[in-house]
Amino acid sequence: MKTQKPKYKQIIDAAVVTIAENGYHQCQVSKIAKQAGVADGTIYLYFKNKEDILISMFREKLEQFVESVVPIIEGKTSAAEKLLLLIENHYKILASDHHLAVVTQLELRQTKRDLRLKINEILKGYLKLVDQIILEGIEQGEFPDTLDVRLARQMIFGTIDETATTWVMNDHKYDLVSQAPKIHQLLLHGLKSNE
Amino acid sequence: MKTQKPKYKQIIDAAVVTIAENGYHQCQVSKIAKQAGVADGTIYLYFKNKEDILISMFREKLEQFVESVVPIIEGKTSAAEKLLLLIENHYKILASDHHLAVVTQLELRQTKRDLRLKINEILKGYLKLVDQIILEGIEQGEFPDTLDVRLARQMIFGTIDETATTWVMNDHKYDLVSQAPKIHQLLLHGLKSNE
Amino acid sequence: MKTQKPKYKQIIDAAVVTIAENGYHQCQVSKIAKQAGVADGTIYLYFKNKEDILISMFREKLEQFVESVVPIIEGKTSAAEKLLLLIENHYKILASDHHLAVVTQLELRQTKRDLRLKINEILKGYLKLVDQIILEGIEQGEFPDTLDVRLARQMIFGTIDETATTWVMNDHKYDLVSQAPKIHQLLLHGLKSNE
Amino acid sequence: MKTQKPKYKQIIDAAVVTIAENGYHQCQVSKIAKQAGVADGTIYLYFKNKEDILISMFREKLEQFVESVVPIIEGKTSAAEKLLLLIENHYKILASDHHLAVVTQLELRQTKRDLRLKINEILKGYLKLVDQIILEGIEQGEFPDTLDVRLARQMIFGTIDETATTWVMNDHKYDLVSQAPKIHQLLLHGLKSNE
DNA sequence: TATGAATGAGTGTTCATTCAT
DNA sequence: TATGAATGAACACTCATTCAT
Repeated sequence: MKTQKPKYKQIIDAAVVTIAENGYHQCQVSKIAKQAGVADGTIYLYFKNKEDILISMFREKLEQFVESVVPIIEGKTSAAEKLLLLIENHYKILASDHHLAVVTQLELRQTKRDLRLKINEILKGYLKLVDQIILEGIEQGEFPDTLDVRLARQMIFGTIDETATTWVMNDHKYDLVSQAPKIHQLLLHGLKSNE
Repeated sequence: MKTQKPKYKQIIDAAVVTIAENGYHQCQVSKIAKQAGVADGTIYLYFKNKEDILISMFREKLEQFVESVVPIIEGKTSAAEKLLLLIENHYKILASDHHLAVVTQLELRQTKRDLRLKINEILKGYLKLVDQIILEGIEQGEFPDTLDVRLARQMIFGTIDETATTWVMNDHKYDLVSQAPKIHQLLLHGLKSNE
Repeated sequence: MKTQKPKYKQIIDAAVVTIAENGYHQCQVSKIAKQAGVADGTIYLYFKNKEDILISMFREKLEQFVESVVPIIEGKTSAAEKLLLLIENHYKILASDHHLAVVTQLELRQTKRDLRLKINEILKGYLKLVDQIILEGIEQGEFPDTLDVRLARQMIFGTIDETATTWVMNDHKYDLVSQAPKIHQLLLHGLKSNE
Repeated sequence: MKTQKPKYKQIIDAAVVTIAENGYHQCQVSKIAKQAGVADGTIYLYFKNKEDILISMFREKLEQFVESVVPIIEGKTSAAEKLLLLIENHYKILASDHHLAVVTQLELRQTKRDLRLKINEILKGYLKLVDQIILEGIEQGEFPDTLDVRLARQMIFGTIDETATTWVMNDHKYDLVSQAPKIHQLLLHGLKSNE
């Protein structure tokens, strides 16, 4: 029941739904408040301002994701396997919560430059995971030690992000998760993979 | 001289500068008009509304880019070489016009969903180029015929876009163009390229 | 004291004064707000838009008038007497509130066709009163049963309206109420009345 | 053919049509110019400003009406007969030009107070006619010499105006001209006419 | 904690009018 | 005379945030 959740979470959940359904620019604070079942003013007891709701929401969801993925990855020995699990779980989260997918892939980006910087800061928690996998791959000889870690990370994240965004733009009309192995194959072996 | 340019171009150029320097949401129509050296009302003789300036600007710049890249690519025989030239020229355009880079990588994305759809429509002109290169690569046996063209395109575009955005977010503080060969190598051979 | 009145009435009263003094087209919402002693935005907590202030004001004033006239008329037996009281009280209202007179006779008419239709709808509450008096007059044999009720109503309303408008146009510089008996006489017996 | 008319008339005719079809507030000068087949700027060679088109149009039409009615009335001996002819011809003009009817009964009134005063000034040409008829009626003993000419005129004009406006508001859906005798009867003998 | 009425800064767009040609 | 591209003033309305209760 809504009223049993702490209001902080309650408001964040309301924000995800409201932003996804209305779009960021059509999502007034009063709409979030209504959806959360609280008064407008109450929002400001838990968040500094409207942007803070967004930031907090993204932090919350991203930390949650990282925390859930780390144990899944931990036991695996190869970097390749870890990467596959990362991609798969990333896709799974989005596929399991279409509202969240719309918000992170589309609406969150419609924000001012300074907010984008804060979002990037939070995103580092995710990118560190990617970096760790890459570095492990290099250490264990799976990846060449001449690999540019930053560029590799950008290719991995850019590809995952672009595939996710395209999927959302197409109204989630195909299965995202089942594409993970093919994306994984492409990232590991490139376009010339089968030669 | 500004006053010799046709007003349409003059306003688009002013919009690029003004949006880059102020951010999309802080860029009032009157600021663009001032920068263009015309009256506010004059804007509306050439553009339907504020969004139309943005759309038109992106269309103009993208068509210009495609037109300039096509002849460069045309003569080359391998898809790999064509891809390298595409990446390099993409980076060169952004590196040669920092204002434009900021606008396309950051500010253009801060727009409502319906505007994003129009932008995507325009972007198809670019994505077709990518698809052509991929298809040629398959035909000529450079790429496996099992290659998923859509996913390959998403990896290529996602990677180029992410690297460009990161570069802009870091205030263009390193050389983007010189990274093209490494990105090209990553896309062709993947993370495991040197194994 | 202004602050004791409910804001709705407060804003309507401010609108009457502000519109009368500035004219409808020179009467910005901010002027009404200032006159009412509230913020611009507060207006929109009570009214849908600027036109809605006008509509609401007219509805409020007309209903108020009808409610005040009905008990005055009720006891009287002859339709003629009722008509006289209607005219007299109509004039009295206008004479007692010159601002209201200016607004209803002049400014209210400067509005778009669709607003005029809404105003006419409200006016029906008044015209029904007139119709009732006419019908009663016919029933009781005071007026011929061949009387065209609609035309009679139009003559009565048209005459009252024209006399009121002329009086306002002449800056209320003569006594309107004292003309009621003569107008009443004209309406009952026509131009040839004394023959 | 339009191009053979002098531009002055051409523009006035265009204004009547354009205002009637779009409403006064939706009738931009450029629309009138287009309808008249001239450039926007040309309007200002013939009229001081937009209001001047309206004023001139009303003056033109009213003078034309008065000129056409005077000879019709002239020969008649009784004031009553003259009044009937005035009403009939007034209605006929409106019935023969629905555009003009809409403009004079509805759109012309949506103007600022100062324009209304100018319109009233022009209207005096018509009201003089009414006054002459009334005075003649008094002189010839048709009407009592105690008749208040100003009030009588207001009743006559108010009634004609109200019936015309109602007819326009009802989209000219019944025959206006055929009502003239009944209105005439009402004005001469009042509500109690048949007693 | 919680409320929600009140605030007031901020801007895209229209269109009557001008004037160089 | 005639043109029509250019002008720029003017304004209703929204909504994030506050604060008295």
